[in-house]
Amino acid sequence: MKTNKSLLFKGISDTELKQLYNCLRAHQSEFVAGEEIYSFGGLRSVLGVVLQGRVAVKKIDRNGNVTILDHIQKNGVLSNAFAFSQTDGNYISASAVENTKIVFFDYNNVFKRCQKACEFHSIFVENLFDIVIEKSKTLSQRVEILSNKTIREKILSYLNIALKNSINNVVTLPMSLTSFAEFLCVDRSAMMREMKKLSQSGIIKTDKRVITVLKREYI
Amino acid sequence: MKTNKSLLFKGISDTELKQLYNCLRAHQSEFVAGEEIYSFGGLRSVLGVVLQGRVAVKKIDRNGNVTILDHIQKNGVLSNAFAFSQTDGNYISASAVENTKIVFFDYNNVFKRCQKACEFHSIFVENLFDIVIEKSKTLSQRVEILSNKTIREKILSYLNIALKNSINNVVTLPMSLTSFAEFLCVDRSAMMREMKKLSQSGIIKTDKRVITVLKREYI
DNA sequence: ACTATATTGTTGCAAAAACTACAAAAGGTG
DNA sequence: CACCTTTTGTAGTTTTTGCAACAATATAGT
Repeated sequence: MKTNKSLLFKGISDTELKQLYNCLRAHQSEFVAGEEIYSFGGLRSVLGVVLQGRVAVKKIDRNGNVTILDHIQKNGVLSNAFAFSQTDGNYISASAVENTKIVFFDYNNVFKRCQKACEFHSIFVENLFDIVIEKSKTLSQRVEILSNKTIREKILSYLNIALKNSINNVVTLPMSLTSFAEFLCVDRSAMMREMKKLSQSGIIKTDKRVITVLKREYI
Repeated sequence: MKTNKSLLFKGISDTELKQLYNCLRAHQSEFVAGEEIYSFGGLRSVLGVVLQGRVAVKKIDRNGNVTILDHIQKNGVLSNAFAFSQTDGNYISASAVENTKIVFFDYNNVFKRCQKACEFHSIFVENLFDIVIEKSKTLSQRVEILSNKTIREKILSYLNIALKNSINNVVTLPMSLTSFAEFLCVDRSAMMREMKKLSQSGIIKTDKRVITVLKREYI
């Protein structure tokens, strides 16, 4: 199994990894772009980690409106343990954005120490813990962005978070403007209008999905 | 130390707990209602678990508008590892809603196995893991609620989640209607108006903070 | 290179929400 | 009980947003 190492396996050698996969009853699946992650909705207590590619969790309502609930990158966690609840009128789908590799394990096996009491098992648990904490962090930021009442504030909140660990004042959106609107849970045209206003006020400068923040004190 | 046991210490005896507190360098703090959790914003890599009481994480913007970002109940986790980011214009505050006990530990000590290699240490890690997973779940639900564009949909989404594990069709809000509006990140008066409409349509029936869902197929 | 498809950019209009303000009811406290 | 504070309930007005529709680019596939 060749793959550039996931954070999940940091500090675990390839030999150990093979053993670990065995004692955790892990299985790896591959999905082509657009394919739905069937294992996600179905089974209980499944924990999946994206090794390669990207997964989008979307909500499609009665009227066909799409909202992006989550964007799971490499090393991201996928689990019905903290999944979105399917409502009657809405359909929630997890699907591969590009070709994606996911490793699934049964949540119950993660903490059961195997007979050999392999020491890398605890390293694995720590890594998994880090990933879940990271997921919480991302979700918290998402809530913070969505908690704003106006589109303008949502955009600025996003930019603010994106600039947190950045030296320059340039944010390149990791998605299309269409997807960005879905991510902010707002209408695309209304968002475009708001970005135009921000540009006209001289607070930002936009070129497609590259946003330069000119007046950082405003965000 | 007398306290009704937190999920965090499930399967760990009181004697073991004392030992664990020691090897994790844990310290417990108490806060009176309204008091701010000073340890929260300050230190790095702190992990806190609410043993008793409740904590509200609020965002106060330039104009003094309050939005509830998070509501941490008993067993909930408090951590700057996945905290909300403080923006220039906004002030983020974690404060005790009622008298609250919190146990803090250094995140770095959690995974370091103590010399005695106490077995309950791994039980503790598993418990902590469950709590963090639970937090992710709550945050995901929050995102799902906030992802709705209209107030009406936000309310219905909330009710839907609240009714998931319920036998009857009654939801009693665990907070005032004022706080509920802050939780949904909408204007209170607009929310009241929307609830009135829902009542008039015969979809729900309200009496203060007790909401009875009459037509479950609508939510 | 051509064609189909997705993305970006823009507008008018209708709908929804925020803001403001006020009154009534409920709850807590000395 | 009387007072103060919070919560609940309501309405008018303004602002923001969503919706629909369309044109102009850009991108990908054959």
